[in-house]
Amino acid sequence: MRATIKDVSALAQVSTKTVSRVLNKERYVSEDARQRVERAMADLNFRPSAAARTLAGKRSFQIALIYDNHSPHYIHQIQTGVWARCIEEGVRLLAQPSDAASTQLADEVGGLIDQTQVDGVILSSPVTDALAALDELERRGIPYVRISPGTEHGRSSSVSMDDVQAADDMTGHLIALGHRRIGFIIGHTNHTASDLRLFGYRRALDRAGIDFEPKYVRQGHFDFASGEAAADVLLDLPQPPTAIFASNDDMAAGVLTVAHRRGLSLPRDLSVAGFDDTALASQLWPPLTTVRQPTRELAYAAATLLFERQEDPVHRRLAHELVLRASTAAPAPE
Amino acid sequence: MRATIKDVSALAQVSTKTVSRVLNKERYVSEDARQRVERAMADLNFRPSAAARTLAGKRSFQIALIYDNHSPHYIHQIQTGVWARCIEEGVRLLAQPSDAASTQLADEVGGLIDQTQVDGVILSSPVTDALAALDELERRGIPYVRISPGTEHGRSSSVSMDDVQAADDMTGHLIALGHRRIGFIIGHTNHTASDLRLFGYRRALDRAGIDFEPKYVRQGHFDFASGEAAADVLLDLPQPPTAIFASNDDMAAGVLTVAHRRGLSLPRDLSVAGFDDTALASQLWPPLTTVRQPTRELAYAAATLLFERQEDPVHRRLAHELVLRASTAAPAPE
DNA sequence: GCGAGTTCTGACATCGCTGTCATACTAACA
DNA sequence: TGTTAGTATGACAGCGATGTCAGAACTCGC
Repeated sequence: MRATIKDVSALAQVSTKTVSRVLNKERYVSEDARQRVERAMADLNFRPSAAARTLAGKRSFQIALIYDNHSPHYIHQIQTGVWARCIEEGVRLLAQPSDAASTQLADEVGGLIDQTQVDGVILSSPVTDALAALDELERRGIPYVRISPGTEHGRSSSVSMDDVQAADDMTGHLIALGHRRIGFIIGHTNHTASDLRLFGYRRALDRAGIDFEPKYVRQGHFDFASGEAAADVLLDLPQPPTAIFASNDDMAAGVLTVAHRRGLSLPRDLSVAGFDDTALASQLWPPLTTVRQPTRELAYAAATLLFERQEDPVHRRLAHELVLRASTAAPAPE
Repeated sequence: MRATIKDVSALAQVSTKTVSRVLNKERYVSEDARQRVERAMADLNFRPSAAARTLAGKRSFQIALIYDNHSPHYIHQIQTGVWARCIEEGVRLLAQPSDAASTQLADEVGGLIDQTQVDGVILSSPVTDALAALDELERRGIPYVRISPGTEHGRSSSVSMDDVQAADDMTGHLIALGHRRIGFIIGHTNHTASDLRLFGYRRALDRAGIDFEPKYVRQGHFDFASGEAAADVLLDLPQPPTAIFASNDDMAAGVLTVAHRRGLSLPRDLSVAGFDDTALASQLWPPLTTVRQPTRELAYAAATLLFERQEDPVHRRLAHELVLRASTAAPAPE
């Protein structure tokens, strides 16, 4: 049978309460008692019951990660980052896919908390902006940290990257290569990052004195198919763009496919840039110039913030990076 | 404050035990009592404490998914499939990345179970073949189901696809197109599926009366880089293959990249086939002919088996499917 | 050598449920 | 009417930890 605190206390000749103190690294345990207890725990291969600790105490040693994102790479990196931090902290991770747009989301979150008594929650974009869910967390006084929130930034601790600057940098790179007609594919409307990236694109054009042309901008949804559709429209223009900057790698992959299908020679006939630097980016042909979003690190930092339990909201901004590969080059002379 | 069973019982004018009976859908509750209790639960927005239920009862309403796989797509599909079934069952899912080769794995699994008292465990390949971990599960009498196990098939319930037949089918397809020199890239040695796929490749060659040539077979590790490396070696042969069949899509992507880099025209100069049908396959150029592995369905079926709690091990085999895209074609005449 | 403060320890109630068991009620049959 | 089997219900203990609190055993300064 599983060993319990009682077994340990009997073996170590102390009260159960003292065992509990050792387990929780509380103060006021003599060196002697501590050693006897630790010895007994090891001998019995004692593992405390999470359920009992949760019921009796104020902690559950579990946190939840709530996400709604259809990019497996993104999710995977988020999970990996949070997970790594949880291991260090000795805390379990409950994965909670969800639908950010659902009216039941707040209720689900409430249920999750009431049932599991998680010690904290990490929200990844776009669930970060489901205000009703945030209300629910706050009503219950559950600490939470948001990854790349799009709104109400003051409301909680959060981690993020500078989407505007990143898109500005990438656009600037294309301009520096000599491009003047630069297409842009907007991301999913649910994600506030989409607006920010569009803004960065416009800011860079503006600074370079290039007119913003709405016809060069298409709406996408962060997926491959919408990238293909947008590319088809852009390349059918009488004066097609010489470069296309897609708000994420999946859509950029769609652009590459359309270009190949049309028999264009890349990057001579068309430069293509993405955003995220998912594994996909380096597996495409030609390898994709993109913005490296520090997803794993963001997730790790978010978990760190959660465990630090700051009084006031803290915001951490992590650096992005331009990853230049073979999908971008100077435009062919007209 | 959160409502407890006591609050519900007071409001419904029954004992706490009766509330518990309704909650657990036990027999022997009058229609009248049931309705009053349900009403009270709804009014109070009652959510049972998972910790208390676990401590008092024999179930924890949690299962764990243990995996060690570096393909985000694969993991994502596995998670999604298991998750979908958990939702239906009202059970929470604990995600547990791990290292299948680690000597501590069994200990970690033991700790997981002792601490969380999960009701069951789903293992995905290659953790399925960590025998020490299986021992640990059996010692504790925890039901578990394996997804695509490689060994000791009789030992537990499992779900799988027919890797041999799938690889045979794909190889057969290439032969039917007219290929005679067909390269093959083996998967990671940790995964038993790797051997099975190799065997399927050989079986198809054999049936077609084509000699098996070791020089056309290279070892890979299921990742992009190893696909590139293998392709470089194969294409440097004096008589290079006219088709390359990689044991997964990531490695096939590496082959495509090498082919592009060498200026080959695809699929005329080289046919390329993959395995898995991850999202990647359709995002590459040319779109990849591959085997659709029903990953999500396998995961869903595994969870279903787990909840069914069969007496004896049950095995379910799900069908694969050849997905023919533009990366394969008849070889150019010599 | 005494009070004050700090360190250490254990008794006991308690967290919110479920398992066990005793009991009461109902319908069906001899 | 009495017996039996099936149905319905609640009292109560207990799951395995932690929180609270009281008290004992050490320090220290004077």
